[in-house]
Amino acid sequence: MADDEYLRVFFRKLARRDLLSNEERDALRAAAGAGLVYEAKSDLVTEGDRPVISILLLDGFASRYRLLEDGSRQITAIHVPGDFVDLHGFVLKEMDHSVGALSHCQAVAFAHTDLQLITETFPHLTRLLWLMTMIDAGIQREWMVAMGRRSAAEQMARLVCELYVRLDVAGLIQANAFDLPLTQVELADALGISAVHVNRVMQELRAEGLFTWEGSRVTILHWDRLAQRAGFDDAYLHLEREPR
Amino acid sequence: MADDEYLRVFFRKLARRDLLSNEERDALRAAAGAGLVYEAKSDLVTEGDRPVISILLLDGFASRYRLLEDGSRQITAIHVPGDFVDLHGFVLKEMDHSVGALSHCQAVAFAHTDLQLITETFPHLTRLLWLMTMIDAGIQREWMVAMGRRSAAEQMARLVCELYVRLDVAGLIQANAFDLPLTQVELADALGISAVHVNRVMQELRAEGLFTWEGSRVTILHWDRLAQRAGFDDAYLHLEREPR
DNA sequence: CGTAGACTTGACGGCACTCAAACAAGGTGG
DNA sequence: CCACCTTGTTTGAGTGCCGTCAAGTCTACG
Repeated sequence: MADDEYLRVFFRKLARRDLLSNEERDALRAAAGAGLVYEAKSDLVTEGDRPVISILLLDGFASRYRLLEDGSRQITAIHVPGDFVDLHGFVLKEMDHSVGALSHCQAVAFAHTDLQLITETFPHLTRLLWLMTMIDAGIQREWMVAMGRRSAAEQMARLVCELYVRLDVAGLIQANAFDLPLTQVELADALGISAVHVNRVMQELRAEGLFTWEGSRVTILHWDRLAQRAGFDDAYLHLEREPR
Repeated sequence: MADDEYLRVFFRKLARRDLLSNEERDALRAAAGAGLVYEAKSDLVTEGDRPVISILLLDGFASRYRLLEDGSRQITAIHVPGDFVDLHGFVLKEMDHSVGALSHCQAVAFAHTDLQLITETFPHLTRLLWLMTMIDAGIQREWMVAMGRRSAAEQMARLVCELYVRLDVAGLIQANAFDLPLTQVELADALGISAVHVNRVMQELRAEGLFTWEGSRVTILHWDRLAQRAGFDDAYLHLEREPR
């Protein structure tokens, strides 16, 4: 039906990596359950939960995070539309971290029983779902490399590059610009630095004129120079379409 | 055969998380291919490779790492016996990072064609393999949290705790002690700090008397206090045995 | 027009970095 | 059997990135 196309952004993401058959699309449509809406700052899933559904983000931004005893927070992933934000729960069973909405979010639920059915009926589709979680893991590795071995400025520029490419896959880039509803405090928690330092580094990057970030609108001015500044290479996003 | 039991440590790791049927064990035995041996400092897989096998580590230690343009290195994971060090390659196809031997290593190869057969024949076993990669991803998240929000001392203590538990699953703890063939330079690359600082922090922890680290032998003296010092909680290792 | 949230700025301190050299221990060859 | 080399660990000095604390500005909103 016309309505089915709310999965478009997800199909687009999968099809970017491999052929997605009509049967597989149908299986996903059949497994898609209730629509979900979350307001900014609310949790989609909370550490310790044992979810019976997995959530596919359709619109808005979400973060994967953990809170420490001293109240500090580390964001370990930022999710964009088309991301399956907690396929983890399907195999892990118990959540070892939380997923929160960075903005108003729309999502769709996939019951674990239906996902299990997919794993028992559609091996290739299962591998693609597995692939999605492995690409997420690759993104995490890249964040780690940046946290451990790059300067705060490079790290921040790198994040902008990454989100640009991922949002492009989701079809959310218009004229080299995209929405990114992240406060400097949230950015700090994602980069593993302090909010004050985020502010200073942001000014430094602004002065370099590679991109602008006004309100929640990011505009890339010089992609090549930005990517170079950030030491960014999109290989880890595995954008090649090939048999998996 | 008697020889089959070289997969024991892997079976042990899987069975710790869910029931592993005899059919599944047989399927894994059938898929296990050539034995592999690597000397310390050699690569099991190199960034950019398109492997046609995946490697299960049977003995020794390996690291997952990326090299940057300026020659610096970030280790993103440390693998112990029983870890499938590059199941990644099976779904990602092209490696976006390298895996190197930290010590002399023995491993066994699983052809991707055989793994593909498993995904098409053993859905439950497939979910378990997927689970192994998701636990690795959870470990990565925990490393990120430590890198971003903990002090170098906590981070180092945390790594010792994690390896203690993971090696225990592999059956490699004797009398609260285990081998850990990591130089301070390698430790530095894993923690995202400098080698000089590793040395100083190590002395600090030594003075606290929570564990000893002599040569490549680590001995835990006070587990509870060490875990507390490190802010360590093993929930993210998902050690509960339950239907997946 | 007052308040809340986000951003910005300044002062100051410390954790961690770099550079450089010394020390320890195992391995090798003459 | 002992210089000598290599690899790893340790130490010192000097520096700087980045953290904390604290206050001030700006904007949106009721």
